[in-house]
Amino acid sequence: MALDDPNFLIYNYFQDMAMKRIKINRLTGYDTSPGKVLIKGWVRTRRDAKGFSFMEINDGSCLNNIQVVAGSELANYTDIQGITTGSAVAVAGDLVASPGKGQKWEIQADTVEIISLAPETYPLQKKRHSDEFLRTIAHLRPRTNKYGAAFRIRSEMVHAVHRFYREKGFFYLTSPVITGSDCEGAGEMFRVTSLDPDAVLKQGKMDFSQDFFGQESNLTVSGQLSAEMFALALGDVYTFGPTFRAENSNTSRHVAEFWMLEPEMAFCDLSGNMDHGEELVKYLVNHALTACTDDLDLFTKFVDKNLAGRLKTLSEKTFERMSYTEAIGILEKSHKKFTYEVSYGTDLQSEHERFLAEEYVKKPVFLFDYPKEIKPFYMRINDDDKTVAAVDLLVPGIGELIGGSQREERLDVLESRMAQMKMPKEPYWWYLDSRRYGSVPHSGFGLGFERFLMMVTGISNIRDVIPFPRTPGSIDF
RNA sequence: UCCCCAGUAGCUCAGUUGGCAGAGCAAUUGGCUGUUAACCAAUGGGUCCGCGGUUCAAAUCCGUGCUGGGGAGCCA
Repeated sequence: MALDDPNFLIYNYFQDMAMKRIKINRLTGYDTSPGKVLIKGWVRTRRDAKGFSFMEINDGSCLNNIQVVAGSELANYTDIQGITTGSAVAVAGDLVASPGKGQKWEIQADTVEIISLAPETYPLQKKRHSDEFLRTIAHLRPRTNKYGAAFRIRSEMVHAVHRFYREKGFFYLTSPVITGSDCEGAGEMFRVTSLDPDAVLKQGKMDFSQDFFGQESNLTVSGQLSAEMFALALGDVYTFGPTFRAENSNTSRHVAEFWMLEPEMAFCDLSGNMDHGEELVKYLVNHALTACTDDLDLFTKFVDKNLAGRLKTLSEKTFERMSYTEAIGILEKSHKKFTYEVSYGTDLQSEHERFLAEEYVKKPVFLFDYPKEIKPFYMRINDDDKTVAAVDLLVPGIGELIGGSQREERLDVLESRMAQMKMPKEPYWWYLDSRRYGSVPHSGFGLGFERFLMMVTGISNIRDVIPFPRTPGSIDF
């Protein structure tokens, strides 16, 4: 760096001041000016005025930009006038009350260091972009107001999940991502192998005994079975991590890799399970309402006008609870024209679920006690011997947010159910052991974390609440 | 996987009955200005998604493939 280089002067300035960088979200908190501040961030927009230049800087710490006023007396003013949208800068100067409208503070710059100048090919413009376009530049979209807000809320909600469970005395279980059983659930699974595809092709078949684990292995579709084992040891546990489904689902509510929260509670029946789900959802929503107000305001203004009302309902109204049988009765009595007929014994269609949650109860509703024929082996058989202690939470505008059950804890009942469903016992020897030794009633559920975020933000496509979405035919970034 | 819709400048879109490729914003240049999606003017910018067909002539009509969106199924 040459001595007459403006950046040399700036470097010396920072050395002399020995200033620490401050994040923009802390600036708004000041009632009186702290004097000199140093901020670093990315330029959202720049405008010239006579004798000085306005810049709006965002550092990702919050929705707000800070306006910087850079005067023509600055050594590198000519360079400053060439600063483009998307460039990275460090600005030091006095935090002063802004005479302009729209912001409380602005920085009267002593120095503006250009860390990195963005060329004119920077794809993000000052105007609104479509979600579809932003998905094609998913590596840059967190630099927009909407996606910055979405991912700050996502982070805040992750912390809230852990805090909720810690406060309730649950233990966090990191269940395995690679699993050996291929029949954990109904969904298609992603195969995990270290075999060379060309070699397999030459041999003409997969020899799993030659594979890394010596048997078929897959990415997990649920941590539930692991969680059950640990609930029966530590009492109350939860898993929270990535989950994989190889279903060829092309909808705004499905991705191949998503995060699922799965609590599992010993000595807990289906009713306790529902209590817990309702408490969890209310806690998370309330936390969002108090901790993410600025970001949520953006979604209420620009994304979903009904968001505030829906969050209020989630926070304040008691969730409805009704049995599957009751729900069928309501649907039949509704005399609504459905594309699919309502009939006892079959699973409810989307249109039926939507009617119940959005039109009939107009708030979240737990549906429980489903016919055993349409539910998996591990759900507890009720005394009527026709239904199982399953539960789904249906939320207006979102659909199924939670799916869970009380688990079958009686060894003989579980074994005969597996036999009826023609499932092999051997791979589940360890699962059945838990019913052999100190088996107790227990319950749990899975909550789709991205679907929860859709509910909290009003974002209507699941691809927009996950950093880099994986969907059929799409794994860019 | 099935049904419906769309694909035209960097972005958002218009393009009439098949007859010369357009606008706004962005970019670049200049002007003006305590501005704030700044403003004013000029300039540059096109594989009309790909392939095949019909036609004197295709962005436009037909077939097919790809990509994206909405809905359904599967589910969280």
